[in-house]
Amino acid sequence: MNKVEILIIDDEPQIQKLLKINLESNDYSVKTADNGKSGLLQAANHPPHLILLDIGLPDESGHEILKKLREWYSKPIIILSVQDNETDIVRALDNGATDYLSKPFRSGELLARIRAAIRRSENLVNKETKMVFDELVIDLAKMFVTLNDKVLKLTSTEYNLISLFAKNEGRVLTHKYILKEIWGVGYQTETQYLRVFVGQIRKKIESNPHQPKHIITVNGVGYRFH
Amino acid sequence: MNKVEILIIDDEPQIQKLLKINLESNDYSVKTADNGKSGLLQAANHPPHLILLDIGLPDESGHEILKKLREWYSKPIIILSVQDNETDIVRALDNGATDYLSKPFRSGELLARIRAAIRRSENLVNKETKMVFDELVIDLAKMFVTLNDKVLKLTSTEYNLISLFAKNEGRVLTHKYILKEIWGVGYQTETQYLRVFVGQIRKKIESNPHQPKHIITVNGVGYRFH
DNA sequence: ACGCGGATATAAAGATTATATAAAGATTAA
DNA sequence: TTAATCTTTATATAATCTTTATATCCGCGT
Repeated sequence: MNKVEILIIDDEPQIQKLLKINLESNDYSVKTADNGKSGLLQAANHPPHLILLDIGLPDESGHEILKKLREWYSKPIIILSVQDNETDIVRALDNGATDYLSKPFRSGELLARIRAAIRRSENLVNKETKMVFDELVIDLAKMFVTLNDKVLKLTSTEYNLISLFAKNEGRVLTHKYILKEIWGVGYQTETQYLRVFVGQIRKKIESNPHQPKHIITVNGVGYRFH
Repeated sequence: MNKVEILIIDDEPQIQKLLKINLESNDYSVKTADNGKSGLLQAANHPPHLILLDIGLPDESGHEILKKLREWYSKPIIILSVQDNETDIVRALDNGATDYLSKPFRSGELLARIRAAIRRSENLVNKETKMVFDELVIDLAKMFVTLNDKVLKLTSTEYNLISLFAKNEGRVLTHKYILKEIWGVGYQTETQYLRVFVGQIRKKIESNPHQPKHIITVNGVGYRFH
């Protein structure tokens, strides 16, 4: 179960408890810290997906903690505060706070702002989609193929073909299936296309195209990729 | 030169004017729209860096416009509203709003929230503000480009294009995607624009435009930047 | 092991489509 | 208005796809 983890840094036990119950009933996993110092420590030891930070203390500590967190922590930090003065809000936001809510806040709004912050921070994640086949690496997201770290120049049809193979590693793909996937339903009998293109790709990716390691022909049936 | 562009969609002329003055004096370039329909149109024709959307109307139109925008627009949308009821806030945030301010809002806070939203949306793609590609340096924060330490004179479209490329280094960007990002949703088939502008940029940044090192064409698909 | 037929591989020419570039016309901002 | 920029149009060039021709391979029966 991969719940979203939230760390609450707040020195008021009641609010902490209230928040915890509220968040947990909305299927978040919640950790708490009673003061800034232990909050920093907990965040460092086990970085949560989002931090709720109480900054409403009269001293400077809340803002300091925000700054310290932002030195390395890039996920959302939502500030909760009893203060509703503009200076405070501006300061927190400019110090890298993701959002700022003044107490008493409405729990529905807080939850919505948490959802919004997490939604946005998930977009940040650049998913690696690298597939490695020995010296051959296919990056589906960046849409390119490298052979021994050198970028290969492939036409779009060649690329479509090799990524179809890559996505079906080890599986035998019939001529008919490949033709349907790459060229469309009307081309299912144009086996010669396939031969030409497989030949092209082999010239580019195989060290010895006559004894291919990656694209294996399965006689009378189709091809298999390794 | 290359200011951050904000589109205000608001039907109250006074507020519109007030916001415009306020934002412009903070060095933003401001466009306005009097109603949702023309706002959508303007956003599509020339996507701004951020949208301020008044959603406080009693009818549903504000929320509808937010939804329509979010079908393709991924940069920040901050909601301004006379409504301060929770349902409205939650609804807007869950529909993809970046932030929500209730009127009357404090201008300092609004500005801080705008700064925060823009900061985050830039982080979305890349944290670095200064990007170095050999002799070519692109400073996203300062919005300028240097070639061998000499500042390049780029039009704003050229700058938008090159910074889009820079933010997606190594990744193939399709014609359609680039056109959508730079010109807006209505331009996704105007591939020739792209050819002209890529040509212009190459003349400025490539030592040999006929054998480009930075902007590589991926035939039939789009371009890749290095 | 040999030869046969069908399947596969390779090369290269022809056809098609995509791209680069210049330059004219239209639009926009100062 | 002028100057800069954007949009269109036209055309040469380049890349890719399709087709044809021919060579090679593979499995099978003898």
